[in-house]
Amino acid sequence: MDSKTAFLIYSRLNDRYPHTETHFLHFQDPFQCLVLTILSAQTTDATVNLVAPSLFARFPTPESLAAADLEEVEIIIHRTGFYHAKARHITGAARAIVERFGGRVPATMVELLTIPGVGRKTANIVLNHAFGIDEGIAVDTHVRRLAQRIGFSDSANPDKIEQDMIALFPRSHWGDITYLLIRHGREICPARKPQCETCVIRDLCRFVHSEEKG
DNA sequence: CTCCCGATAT
DNA sequence: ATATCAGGAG
Repeated sequence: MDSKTAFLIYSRLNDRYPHTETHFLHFQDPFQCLVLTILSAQTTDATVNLVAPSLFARFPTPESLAAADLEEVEIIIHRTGFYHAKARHITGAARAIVERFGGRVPATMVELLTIPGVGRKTANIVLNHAFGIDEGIAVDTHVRRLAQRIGFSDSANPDKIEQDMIALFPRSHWGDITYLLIRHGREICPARKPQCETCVIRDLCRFVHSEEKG
């Protein structure tokens, strides 16, 4: 894969999915973005958006969530799955933000990675989505699957895929390509039964070529 | 590597 | 019934 092909793929997806950023998590500040992104692990954003209003009505600030009763949090976020671990993650994250970052979500990768429940994927999402900072590329299960199918990377390792894609796209596209690939992955290119017949990057995709050849 | 874990599509 | 979903911790 060369950067010209990568740019062509970006352009096609960008034309196909306008205003993609409005299709995801509903948050009002970096704190809410961080909490909802932690909750979105292995969970659709629609489910996360469902619990967000009651969660933030009850715990509107890092201070209130840091002092929250674990069981009360578990009940509110129950539908997002992994609720026991996630309740500990978001209350722990709130505590870290209050105790170590003055009540403000930090805006650097190294600081975000010290927060409970935050890995590279979550950190990249928060940096880009809440702060508009393109420090890396968030590689979730959709991005990983599409990067391998399309041919952005030959690796199955998310960190390696991120490095390969960073080399392939200009920094100004790092945030957008993530959302475009996630939306394309959901609507056209899921793990099972990808709809290659209606895919706008069909002619540029390694996966289609290998399928056609057998 | 396993575990966490409910909701949804197939 | 089974796979998968905007992953991360132990």
